Amino acid sequence: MESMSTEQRIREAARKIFLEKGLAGARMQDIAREADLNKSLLHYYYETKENLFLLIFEDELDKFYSQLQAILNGAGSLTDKISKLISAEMDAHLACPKLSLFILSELNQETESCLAKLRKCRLHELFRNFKALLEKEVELGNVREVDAETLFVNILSLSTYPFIAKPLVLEMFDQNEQAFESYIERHKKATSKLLENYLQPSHEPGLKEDINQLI
Amino acid sequence: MESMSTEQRIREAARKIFLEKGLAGARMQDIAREADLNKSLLHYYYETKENLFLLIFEDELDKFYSQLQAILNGAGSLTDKISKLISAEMDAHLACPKLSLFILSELNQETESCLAKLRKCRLHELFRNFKALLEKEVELGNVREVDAETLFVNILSLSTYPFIAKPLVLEMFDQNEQAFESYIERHKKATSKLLENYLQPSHEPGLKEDINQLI
DNA sequence: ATAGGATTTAACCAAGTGGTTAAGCCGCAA
DNA sequence: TTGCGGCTTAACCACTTGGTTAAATCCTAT
Repeated sequence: MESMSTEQRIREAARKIFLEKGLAGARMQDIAREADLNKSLLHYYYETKENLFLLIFEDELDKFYSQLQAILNGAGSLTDKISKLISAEMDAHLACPKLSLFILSELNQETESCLAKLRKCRLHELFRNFKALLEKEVELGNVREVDAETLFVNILSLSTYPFIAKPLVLEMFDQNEQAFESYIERHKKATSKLLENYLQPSHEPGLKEDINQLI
Repeated sequence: MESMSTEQRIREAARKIFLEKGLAGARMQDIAREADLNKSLLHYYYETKENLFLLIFEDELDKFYSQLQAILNGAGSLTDKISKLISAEMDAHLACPKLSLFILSELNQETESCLAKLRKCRLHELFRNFKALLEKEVELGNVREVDAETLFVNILSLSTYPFIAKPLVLEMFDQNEQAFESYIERHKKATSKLLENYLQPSHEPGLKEDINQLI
């Protein structure tokens, strides 16, 4: 903690407070207290609240989507990549459960500055990559023909929602922090299987085996 | 508009503003303007901001989860109910896309007052109903053996996330309002199929038909 | 006509907010 | 030792916010 530069300490503190309370709910005073320094120094380094916020927002947005990008551009089959995506996303969320809700909440305010940061992520390209990958696999017959848009959103849904809805999940299943983590582990496996199952071309592989057994 | 009682007008206005900006971001002045009356009258009817907010919050929470309850307690097979759940939830979200994000954002603040309202929804019972239903169908062999917790959360995920992430979806697929709605229609069908597929007991039904064709 | 509740106006308050300023302290390098 | 940049302190400012008050007006049922 004390080893960090002041700039870094401020950013960490701001990150924590903004993720907890959002832009509107966060107080500069809280950030100063969290970073264990005073308001004056905050403004000395990062002039305004908006300024500091946009820095954090862009950072988190980037961190999150560049991870997706990396996995999609990496090696492996489509189904491998999807499993990896889910696993990586859920691990990221386990480490920082408030991340997604933070990003989506602020995006929902539809302030031009946030939307601009979003555009810089080139999600459009990211999805185009995914779609190309999917279509290739469909052509090869490795994967059933499915709607790329829906599939991609569903991958994000399944790996993101449990964290966005964490208080709800805790209440619904009467869980504590520990039970939640073990739930997430189950969820990870079940979700991979759900999508794998969905992508299986017809039921032929299973069918052939069963027929062999019958004969 | 003008036909509504003042109380009602205030509640509608408050609902709109709170859903847009959340508790921290909403201003009493904005609510007054939206309801086309003055701040004094706001406080005359609903003493404090917190007060008004909790009323709205409870209302929306209730409306949303009582709908789920009704479908689960209604007639039909499990798979029917799941399709109905998805369809109903997504229709509700189409009519009011900010609802889920609003509820989840405020729950995430973990203020005791919001959590208390959540507890009143008896989600625990709602889930118990669902689990009992599922287990009965599994016993009858109509449905594959799956984890109830995961399935339930996934149903919520798939029908909720596209709206929570609407700005992201719009950006990713380069859509406008109209394209989004048509996307949602596709999403609705694909999601129903995804879950139906997942719940199918092994691949036996399909298998039998295919074997009949082979013989 | 009039009494009583609904509504408006406008002034006001205290607390909190983001942000500024300036004087001074501290540690370190020249 | 001196000087300088990082840092603190504390006072301060303008503005916003939730909330109050009191007088004035409007509407309507009796």
